[in-house]
Amino acid sequence: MLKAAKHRKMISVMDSATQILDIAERRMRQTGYNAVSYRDIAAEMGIKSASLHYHFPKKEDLGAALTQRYSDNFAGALQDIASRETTPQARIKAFVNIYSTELKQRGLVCLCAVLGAETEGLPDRVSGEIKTFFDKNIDWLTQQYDDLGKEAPANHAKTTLSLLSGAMILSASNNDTSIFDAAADCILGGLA
Amino acid sequence: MLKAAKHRKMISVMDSATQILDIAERRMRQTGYNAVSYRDIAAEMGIKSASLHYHFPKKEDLGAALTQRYSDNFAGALQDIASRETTPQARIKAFVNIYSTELKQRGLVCLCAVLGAETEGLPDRVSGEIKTFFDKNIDWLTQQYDDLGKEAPANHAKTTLSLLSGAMILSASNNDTSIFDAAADCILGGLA
DNA sequence: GTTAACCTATCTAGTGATAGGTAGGTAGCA
DNA sequence: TGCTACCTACCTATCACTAGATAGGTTAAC
Repeated sequence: MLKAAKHRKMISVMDSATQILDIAERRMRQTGYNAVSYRDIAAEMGIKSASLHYHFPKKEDLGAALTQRYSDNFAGALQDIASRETTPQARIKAFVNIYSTELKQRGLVCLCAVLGAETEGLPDRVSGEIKTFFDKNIDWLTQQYDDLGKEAPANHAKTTLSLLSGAMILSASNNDTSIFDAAADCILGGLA
Repeated sequence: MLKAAKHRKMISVMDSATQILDIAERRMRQTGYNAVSYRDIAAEMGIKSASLHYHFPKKEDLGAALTQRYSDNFAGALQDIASRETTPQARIKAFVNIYSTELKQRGLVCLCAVLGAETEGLPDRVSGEIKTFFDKNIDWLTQQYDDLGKEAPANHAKTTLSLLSGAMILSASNNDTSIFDAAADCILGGLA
């Protein structure tokens, strides 16, 4: 191997574990947990499925790492929003915008919304992470609706997250983003 | 076999195809399409998995029959509501109540909401049925919101269906019906 | 009324494909 | 030398699915 190629590999080729997580995440967000196989992921990467087990010994490990990473990234995004935006209105708008961008630019539904639909068929560690994700989001939104002076802010939070999750699923399923737009308008309209 | 037993069998023992559909429906609403196997269904029925193929040659056939039956039953329920209830408010309330009863009394999420989350991994005939289900529901709700004199009734319909679907998934996933209740209150509150 | 033909719903016993997972080896790097 | 990240080669379990047989019921011809 040439030195330049080596160098390129060292600094710019994505870490395998990250690449596995990226592929698994995209596929699971399209088809759910059980439709994704080690073989498919490995084929897309150009390696053997046995090699995946070096990084994630069991599928459960992959699922747990995936949902944890997703949840952590999301929590980071919420922190960013909170430090960037000063009003609860702007924060909620930015929250909606995360989902909107994912759906419209990447065609992807929220990982936890998809996996949440098949919760009872998932390993406990995975379904546990999903619950945590929902809880964290509801807590964050509750804070925003509280700052906004809404009565029963937790109910607003639950409704907002449910609406966004459902709208992503229906939009993706019907290949019709107007469903998501209607939901987003409803949420943003309620801030006025 | 005694005549009485024969008679009982003829009139009261459930048809196998129906029983298969019932079991498959319940399981798919809990775990999604791909997590349900012919072996599991057959085991629950006390017969061999090969026998299922007599009734539904391919899993795709079972999936299509299932979603079609679900969609037809739902359409029937919507007709019942329309003939029983005279105001759009009462009709929407009855609509919400269908989902509420399923979730709280049977612990089940809407079949199409669950399968909608894994659309891209489903046979085309199945995903097609799901789209049809969502379309029919949105049309029916649009009519109600139109009768109610709402502006952009289709947007209200899309929002209502998204919210209910998402709320069922989050409620089931987090084992917390307060999420669904918040969603239902939001919809019913908007009718005032 | 008997018999032959057919239908229904299940069985046994398999198929090939694929699932997740393992054991042991190896090339390249620190 | 030990570690990383992969490989080959395999395993067992399970998947959807099929072929062929069978027991029992129904229909219809004689």
